[in-house]
Parts: sequence; structure tokens; C-alpha cells
Amino acid sequence: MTRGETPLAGPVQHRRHFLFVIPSEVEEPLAVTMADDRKTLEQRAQMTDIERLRHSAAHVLATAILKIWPEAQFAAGPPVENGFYYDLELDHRISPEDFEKIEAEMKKETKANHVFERVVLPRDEALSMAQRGVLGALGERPSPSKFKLDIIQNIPEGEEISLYRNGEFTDLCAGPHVMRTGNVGAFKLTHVASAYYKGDEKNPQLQRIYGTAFKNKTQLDEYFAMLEEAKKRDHRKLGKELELFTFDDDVGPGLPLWLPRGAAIIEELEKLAKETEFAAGYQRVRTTNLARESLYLKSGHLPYYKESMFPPMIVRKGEEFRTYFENWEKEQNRLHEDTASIFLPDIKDPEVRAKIGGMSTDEMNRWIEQRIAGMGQEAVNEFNRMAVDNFIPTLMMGQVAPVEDRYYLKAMNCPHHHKLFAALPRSYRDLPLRLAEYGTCHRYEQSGELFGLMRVRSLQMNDAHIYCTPEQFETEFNAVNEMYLKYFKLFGIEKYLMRFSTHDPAKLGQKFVDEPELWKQTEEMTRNVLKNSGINFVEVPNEAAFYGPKIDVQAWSAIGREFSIATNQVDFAQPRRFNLVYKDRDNTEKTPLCIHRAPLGTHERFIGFLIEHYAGNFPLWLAPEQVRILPIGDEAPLLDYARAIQNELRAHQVRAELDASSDHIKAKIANAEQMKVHTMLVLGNRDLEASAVSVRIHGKGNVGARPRAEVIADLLLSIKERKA
RNA sequence: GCCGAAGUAGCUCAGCUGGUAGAGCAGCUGAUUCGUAAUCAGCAGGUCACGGGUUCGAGUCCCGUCUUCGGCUCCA
Repeated sequence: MTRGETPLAGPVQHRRHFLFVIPSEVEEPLAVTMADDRKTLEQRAQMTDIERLRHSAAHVLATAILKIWPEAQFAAGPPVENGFYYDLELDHRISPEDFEKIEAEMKKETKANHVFERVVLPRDEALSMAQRGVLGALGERPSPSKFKLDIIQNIPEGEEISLYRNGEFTDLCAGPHVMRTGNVGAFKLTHVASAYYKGDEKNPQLQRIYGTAFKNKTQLDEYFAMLEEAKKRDHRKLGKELELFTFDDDVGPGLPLWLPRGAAIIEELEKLAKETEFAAGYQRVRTTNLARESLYLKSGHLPYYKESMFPPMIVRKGEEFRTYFENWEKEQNRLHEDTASIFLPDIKDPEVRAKIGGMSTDEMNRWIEQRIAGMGQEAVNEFNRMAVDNFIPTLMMGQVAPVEDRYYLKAMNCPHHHKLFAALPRSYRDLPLRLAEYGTCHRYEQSGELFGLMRVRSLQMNDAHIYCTPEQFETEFNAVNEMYLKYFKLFGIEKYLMRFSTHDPAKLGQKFVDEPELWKQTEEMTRNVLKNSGINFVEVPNEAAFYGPKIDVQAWSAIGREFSIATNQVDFAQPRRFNLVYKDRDNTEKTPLCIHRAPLGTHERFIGFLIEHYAGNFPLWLAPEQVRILPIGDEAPLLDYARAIQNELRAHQVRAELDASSDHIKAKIANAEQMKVHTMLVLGNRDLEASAVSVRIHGKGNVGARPRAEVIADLLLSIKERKA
């Protein structure tokens, strides 16, 4: 798989967070997916105006680069979400310092206002042009346009081949383009990155020059102003400024440490989830962070998911003894055969191993003597000679470190929860059984994938597994979706999308578990639930998990960053792997369905999302510091009054601080505003005399003085109701 | 993991082609007693990410490591 993404059921996903994952039996070949996904000419023609403009800007960029470096080899130059890029091969490493020079050439090209001319031509002619190096070039060149050549060779027979010209520049291109280069009104190169040709690391590595383009300068400026604004909301920046979390090299990459202010947000989310789930009939459970290898063998996560798990902890020195064992096994002599014939079956027999495991050294020696009693004297001598450094450690392997005894940090909670299901005899009366846990999971994300709080190696999910009968499924699934919607409403998440991934009946038994009826049934029910609930969703065929249909929940933060908050999945395979059963009405044992769900995803990602969503201006109930009391001056009676108010608030679990510094009131306010404290209570002698407090709300300013009791009551109500 | 860039005080950053490490904010101390976004002064704060190398001399040049950031098919 590319980029070491775990081979999961379903396609490789970039910057996606997997709630939990079960490997497919058959890894999906990537190449097939690519072939399937090739865009048709018709699809290509469907470009929006801005995409068309940006695609043309990519041609202008190529033109400019060729003016400076005529030998550059171009690959693909599409429009992308916020601009365009062009991939090229060039010995000179283009750096941002080159941008000015390139942009100047681009400017010349747009000033010249060349027409974009489309030419349709036969395949052999296109091939010949590529051979002569004229595609993606300003004219004939000594070496062929190799990427263009490759692209032409991959164009299906019968599909029209076209090229576009602007001035001296000719490029293989399906189009479409704007009329003239002058239509590319305003542009700017933004960054340079690297990319493999066709995204395959076996292919040459190319330089990717990114830029953006707009109709005019005003729109371009607006775009960059928006980017500036977005930067201010970046959760990494705000996380530091607001003292929410930190990373430390000694702790390790991707392992966030939550400062008190950040932990306060976590506490609130936990409280929210616990209340909501309790009301919805969930039960809390707690499971360990570690488990034996055998658990993950049973769940099927090993070896498929191994790459994404931290390497195992091996109890005692199993590896070392195994090496002895391997060396010993390699010995090709009579001794080997004799001893092997006696001891190999012993070593491989778990019962014998367990027996040896309980022996003291003396007992073991006696046992060995008994086992070799039938051998000739010569063999016994030889055996004794090598027993000390070879054979006994080999046996001890069975005693101290069997191969199975490895422990892994858990990467998902489901196997543990399945064990809890299995811990008690279950009847249909126990279902649905909803087990919830804020469990800490560890995943070995690739170093290049780590990204602030969005992609970490230590994470806590607001996880739960619902075990139910097929009859209960629809109600349960609907309830889960209701919960999602409730949360969206609470957090004011307006832009979201649920991607409903279904199976392809043609791939049953390969990509998808061979349960045609269950697939049909659960997909139908899921579809109904989605339709009836008015949820914004799209159906994505052929992208289901191996074991059942799933829903990915995507949301967009205020700065347009996409978040895959959670996946919500149906699973009818894992309960079977774990032999989970309940006794049904008819006294037969049946396997439950399992729904995996985590509406808030992980603390880490969700808080990252919230930081950007609120730009750090959290609503009162979530604010790390809900109230700060700011006395005007530091006279004793005033400070006593301030402390009394703080104590009263704290008694009601309100996160209230007191600024008793010698700063002037203006400075105290500035400090509190900077830390985005939600409510500031300004106290002067006027307030003291009137038993009042002056309320100032972050972002709103002074809202006036009111009686102390009234203000406190309002604060408590607002927190209790989680008002926006 | 791969490619590229970056790492200087708690934070934000300056430090030119190698020549004794700097500012603002935060911190500490003192003064200031101020009614809604920054009162004044003084002090302290650094193994220039880490480890090697070149050099009379390295924050600066070279190599390696770590971390962070931007990317790694939204596809002629």
C-alpha cells in the first residue's frame, strides 16, 4: 500500500481517521481502482469556470518554466480545490526564491494574451510529437516528452486525443481552457512540493509547483486575506496561545499532553457524552490499554493492521531463546535427529510447555533425564555438551517466553468490548447491549502523517459498541444518527456530509464478506434511516468495509479544513470471529450484529476541530476558563468580595479564576481577553457597595453591572443548558 | 515511510558574505491603586534542536540524527 496506510477493507484514504478497522481478507489491488476511476472526456469537460481558468493558469505556468528551463518534463497539471499545480521533472530544484522569476514570465504570457487553440489529432501523430519532445514544450527537443508519451499510451483506443496551444507552448491536453491567456487575470505561486508520477512511489519523483489563480486581483487578494484569517484559527497556533496542549520531544511525536485548560475541554466533552449516552441506555465499561497478541489474532487485526500498531512488548527474552532454538534446529547431525525426535513434539505441545513452565530448574533437569534415558551413552554425552547453551534455553522458551506472549497497546476498543459481551451468558432480553468507553488507543501513524491534534498516535475515542438483533438494528442505527444530529446542533456544525458506503454484490466473498442477505438487509435499513432522518448524505458504492456498510462523517471547520470526525459502521463479521452469541426466544444461539460508533470521534481531533470552529472563542460551558474575576485595585475588602464570588462559583463547579495582580484594570482586561476568557467580572468599590458585579463578555465588551446573585444564577443556567 | 523547507530566551522573531548572541511580550523585584484591550523602572533569562566535522575561530559552512511544517494522482 502507498504511504504505509494500513491495508484496510476499502480504498486507501488520506488524512482520514479510522474509528476502528478490520482488515479485508484480500487486499484490494490499487492499480485496478485507478483504471476503474479514469475520468471520461465527458467528465473532464465538466469544469467550472474557475477550474477552467486555473487549468489554463497551469499551462501558463508551464510556459513560463520552459522559458527558463526548456528541458523541463511535464506530467499533469490539473486545477485543484484552491488553485492548480503542475508536476514536472527538472534537475534544478525549484524553490520559492524562483517564484518571482517564474511569475514574471507568466505575466509576460498573460500580457501577450495568446489564444488557447485546440487541435484534435490521430494517435500516431500525437505519439510522434511526444517522441520529438514537443508536448509540454516550446518546440522540438532532443529527448521525448516522456510523461506525455506514457499518458498517450494509456489513453484507451477510440478516445479522442487533443492538444492545446498558447503562443509557443504546446501541450497534450483534454481541456477545456479559457479563450485567451489574458483571461487568467491574477495568479500567484504558493508552494512547491514533491509528488510521485501517478502517485506511485515506484515512479519518478516530480516537483509539484502549486499556485492559485482568479479572474482578478481583488479576488486573489481576498483569497489570501482569508488564508491569513485561517492561519489565526489554526488549532496548533491557538492551542499554544491558549495553553491547551503541548507536544514534547521526550514524550514522543504525535503524543499530545493536555494542559489544564485543554483538559477542561476534554472533561466537558466526556461529561456531555456520558450524559447523552446514559440517557440513551448505554452502559459504561472500562478496559485495559494493553492486550495479548492472541486477542488481535482473534479479531483479525494482526497481521494486517500490525503496521499501524506500536510494536509489541515482549515479556522476558523470547527473541533470544528463539534464536537458540533456530540454531539448534539447523544442526544436521545424529544428535539433532535423536533429540529432535524426542523434544520437538514436546516443545510444540502447549500442554507440555505449560507443564515445563511450572517446573523449577531441578525438576526440569530430572524431567530431561527421563526423556533422554532411552538414548545411547554417546548421544547422552553429546547432548550434555550442548545442553547448557542450546537445549535448556530452548526448552525455557516454552517456560518463559512463548511466541504468543506479546502485548500490544490497543489500537481500537472493539476486541475488548467483544470480550465483555462474551463474559456473561447473553439472552435476547439483554439486547440491545450498548457498551461505551472513553478508551485510550495508540496507533503508530507514519511520521509524515502526524498533524497537530488531527493525526496523533495516542487518542481517546468516545467509543461504543451496540450489540443487537437484526430486528433491532433499524431503531438502534436511527438512534445513533439522532445522536449525531443532536451534537451537530449543539456545536453549530452546519456543513457536514455523511458518506454512506455500500458493497458491490459482484465482489462478495472477495472484498466483502459473503453474506448477501445481511448486506442487502442492513444497507436497506441504513438507507431508510438516512432518508427518513433528513440527514445530508451521499451513497458511495463499493467502499463499504469488509464486514458491513459504513458511514463516514465529514465536517468542515470554519476555516474550511475537512475533518473526518468519525465512522459509524455495521459489523456482522467480528461478532462471528469472536463467537459472540445470545440465546434467542426459540432457544437457539444466534450471533448479534454490532454497530461501532463514536459521534465525537476522538478527543484529539474533535477538540482540534472545535478550536478552529470557534476560533478559540468557546461557549461558556466549554470555555477552559469560564469566568475571571478582575478587582479594580487590591484593597482588602474588594479582594475579599472577589474571593467570595470565586468560591461561590467554584462550589458550583464553575472554572473561575481571580486576577489579584497589581496590574491596572485595563491590563487585567487585556490579559483576560487575550486568553479568550468567556466572562469577566469586573469589581470596583461601586459594585462592592451594591453587592453587584460588572459583567464583560469576551468579544462583546462591557454589558453592565447587575446584582451578584442574578449574574451567578445566569452563569449556572447557561452552563447547565450548554448555551451557544 | 518518501521529497522539500524550517528549528535562536516560555512566546513572536532579528542576527549580512564565519569574528564575544539581540528585541518585544511573558517572568521576577519594586513603585503605581487604576472603572472596561496592555502604568513605569530595574533584574533575570540561551549547550543557537541534538551529535559529529571543517576552521585560529561556527548560530552562520559540511555530514548525520531528532522534531515540526508543506506535499506525496481532487489524475493529458
